[in-house]
Amino acid sequence: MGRGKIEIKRIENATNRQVTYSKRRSGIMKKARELTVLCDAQVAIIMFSSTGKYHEFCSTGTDIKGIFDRYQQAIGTSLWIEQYENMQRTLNHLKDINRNLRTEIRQRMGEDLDALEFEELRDLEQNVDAALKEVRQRKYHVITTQTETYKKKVRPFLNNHYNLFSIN
Amino acid sequence: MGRGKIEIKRIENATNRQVTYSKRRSGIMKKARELTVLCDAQVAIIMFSSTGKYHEFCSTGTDIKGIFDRYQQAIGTSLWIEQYENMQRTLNHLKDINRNLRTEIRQRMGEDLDALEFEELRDLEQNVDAALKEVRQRKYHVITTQTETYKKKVRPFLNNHYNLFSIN
DNA sequence: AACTATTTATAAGA
DNA sequence: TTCTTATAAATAGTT
Repeated sequence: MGRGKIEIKRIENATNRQVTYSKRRSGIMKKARELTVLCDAQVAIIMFSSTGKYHEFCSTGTDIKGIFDRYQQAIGTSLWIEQYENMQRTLNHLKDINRNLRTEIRQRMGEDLDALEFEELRDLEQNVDAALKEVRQRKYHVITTQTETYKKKVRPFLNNHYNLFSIN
Repeated sequence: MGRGKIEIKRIENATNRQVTYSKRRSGIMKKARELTVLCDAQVAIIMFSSTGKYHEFCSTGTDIKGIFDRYQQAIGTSLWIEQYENMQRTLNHLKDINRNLRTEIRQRMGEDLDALEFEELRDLEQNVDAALKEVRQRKYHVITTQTETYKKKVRPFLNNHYNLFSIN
């Protein structure tokens, strides 16, 4: 479609090749834009010229990553998506554990006991009672041997501080 | 380029839209193929029709993933790596919180008290003591009002069960 | 799917 | 490079 017909094979003249690349590239981009509008389609195009310069096209309302993610789901198997979903699962699992740990702490603080049966309350009582004895024993040990060294130790937080670590 | 000129806007007739999509899609794919041959370029195209069907084009000698990897390098920042690292950070944060929650539980059980100072032990003692009173009160309440309904309630785990939820 | 009147893209030239 | 234009190619509407 020009002054003469050309054969579809590599253009050896570098300048010519670059000019043709530029012209045809804009042609394809225009066609892609028209396709997205006319047909309500999503299109992503990435091009690298022989000189290494890159150009892209992406239909409005999404981005290259969005389309590629969708593509990965479409073809089913994908290293990236797979890895991503694996992490998502681990994340949710951790959040579950977290919730359970918080529940246990609240119960050990004497809160949220409504859901517990008698047997569980009895076990909890015994457990907390034993813990109290341990803490008292330790306290008396410390009070009789306290030194400056103890005071400088790095130590974990206590008493409700876990509320500071909430995750959205 | 047809019997009539058309406006570039969404084709409302679904059948027509699908036909135009099909025709123009093959047109773009052909152009892309010609561009890669004529100009020695690398091109990747992903399309989704409005009905969700996908089509792709990729220049020979590489694949979609290869071109997207190159694209990521070209624009400097990796779209997927970024997301991955974000998740990794969230994951590590959750693990930290988890560790702290476990520590708090162990301390409420009277374990790992070595790192605590006297003041902390005193606070812990008071807290556990208060919790014990709450649990006892609840236990006595339950023992005097226990019904079948209570027994059927779903209830959270207790007493060291958090050990089951360890994460690598 | 084919056909074809037209529009559009573009190769070569300026 | 950018513009021009003769011509090839794509495609809208039709069958």
